[in-house]
Amino acid sequence: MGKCLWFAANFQEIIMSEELSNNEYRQQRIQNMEKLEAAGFPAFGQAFERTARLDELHASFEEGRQVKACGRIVAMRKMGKMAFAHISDGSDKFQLMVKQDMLSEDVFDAFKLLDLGDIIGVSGELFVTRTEEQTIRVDHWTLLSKALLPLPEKFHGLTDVETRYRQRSLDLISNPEVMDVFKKRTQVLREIRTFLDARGFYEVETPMLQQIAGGAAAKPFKAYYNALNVDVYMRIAPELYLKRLIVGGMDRVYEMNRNFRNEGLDRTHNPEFTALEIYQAYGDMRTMQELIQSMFTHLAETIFGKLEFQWMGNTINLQTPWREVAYCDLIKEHLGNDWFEKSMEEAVAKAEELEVHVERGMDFKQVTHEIYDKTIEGTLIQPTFITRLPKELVPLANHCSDDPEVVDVFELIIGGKEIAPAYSELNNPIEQRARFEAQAAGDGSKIDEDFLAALEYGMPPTGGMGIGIDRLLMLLTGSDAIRDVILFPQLKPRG
RNA sequence: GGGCCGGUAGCUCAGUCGGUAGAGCAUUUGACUUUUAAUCAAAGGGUCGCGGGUUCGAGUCCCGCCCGGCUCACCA
Repeated sequence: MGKCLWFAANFQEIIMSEELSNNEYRQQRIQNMEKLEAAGFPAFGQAFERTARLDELHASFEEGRQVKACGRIVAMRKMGKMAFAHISDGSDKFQLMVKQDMLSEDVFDAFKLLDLGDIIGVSGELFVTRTEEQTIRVDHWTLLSKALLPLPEKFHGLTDVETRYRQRSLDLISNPEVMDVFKKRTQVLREIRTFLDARGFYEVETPMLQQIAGGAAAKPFKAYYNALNVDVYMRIAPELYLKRLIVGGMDRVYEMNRNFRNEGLDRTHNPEFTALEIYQAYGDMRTMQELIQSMFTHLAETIFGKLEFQWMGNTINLQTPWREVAYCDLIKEHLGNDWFEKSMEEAVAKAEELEVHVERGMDFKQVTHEIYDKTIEGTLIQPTFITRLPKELVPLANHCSDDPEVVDVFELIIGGKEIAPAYSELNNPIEQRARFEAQAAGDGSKIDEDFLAALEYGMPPTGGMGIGIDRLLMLLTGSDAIRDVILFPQLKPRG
């Protein structure tokens, strides 16, 4: 008892120095905590061995069975000499019935001191109430953790978007559908690994801190490594390292992890995002085409039990085979069969008619691509592979065997968004060096010589693909914002 | 970066023409042994995002700033 008071007095002192101490609700809860401790219920308990998770308890329900369960109190209905409560453990909710005559009067009174949000463990017998709800008739309970701050309101929950992102804990507690999205995310990631492993791919980890941020055209985040006295960059892509592994003979590899790009934030961009890159030696773009169709339909059927998804106001059907169209044919389809015979002036006039902004100095192909980007891509709702892109648009891919002006790649578009590009990878080291040099524009420090040296030992023909996992999850979970599939999205510091 | 919208009690939201700051849930007190958005009675709870200005008086009007959402642009 003396120890208890000492603890309480010190605790008060500590918290009084914080802004939170002004919170009336928090002070009431601390008072309740002290009363509970005085009644023999320490506020922060030890590990609790439960019979089962609450969802499992519902699934294996058996009237009369003695069980132990635990969770956070999310609802409480007190009535004189009995009370009903619901606890939740993130898997499900379960109702508790607590009656004074099942416990001693003191223990029952202490139960009524519990606050919404407190985490408790109980033991008791399973039964079904008059209203046919599966319930535990509590014979013992213990406090596992006191909640000092109140939870969001029970009915409307937490809806304030900013608070949801900034305090994801609260979002998960009060919005089961948010919990469900992130559980699905975990399942999808695991199933991707299972799928690829079954096809003989090795999952690997390549550097996130790179001295040359290569493999994509994007601005990197910069950091400084004290021990080596060098600048390092957070990777923008793992591509050049995965290809080194292909050279090394690890001929089916993938990496699913974070990339970092120093760009703006919007509904479909977060500066750190999860990408899956896959490389298969002796394959090509066609290999990847088969792989992604099999993988997406497998994920959809295994985890979601369907092939149709609602996303951004459209119904998307993943039934294979997906449409394939050559870039050039797609352009003709939308802009007319004679498009590629048009003059520069006619092309610019068409762009203006379509309210597409074109810069001075753009050539015909760039104007065409600008029109594609702004007016055509967004109309491709059902999964579509766009193939045979002009080589100028994709500098790191192999050209098609029947036409050196176009490259052997696809862009997979779903719901009007780019989901995955795949290439028949460039394996000619001389050509690769020439393209790097053009890209680096004279700055030799940006050329990854180690990668080029690896290529010089010979890389087999290889199919490669990159999949934006966050966007895939948006599609599969029907989320319109990337922030709804990333647990802790980037936000501005609070002002 | 531009435009539009928003920030009021722990949460969800009202707040009219510039005139004492409101409701529901939650909280506190009391009643209640099958409730489930429990019910009934009563009570307490506010840096109206922040800072200026106009005014006798500002949640409300004006200016600046912060944070968020949508959207356009940029970037890719």
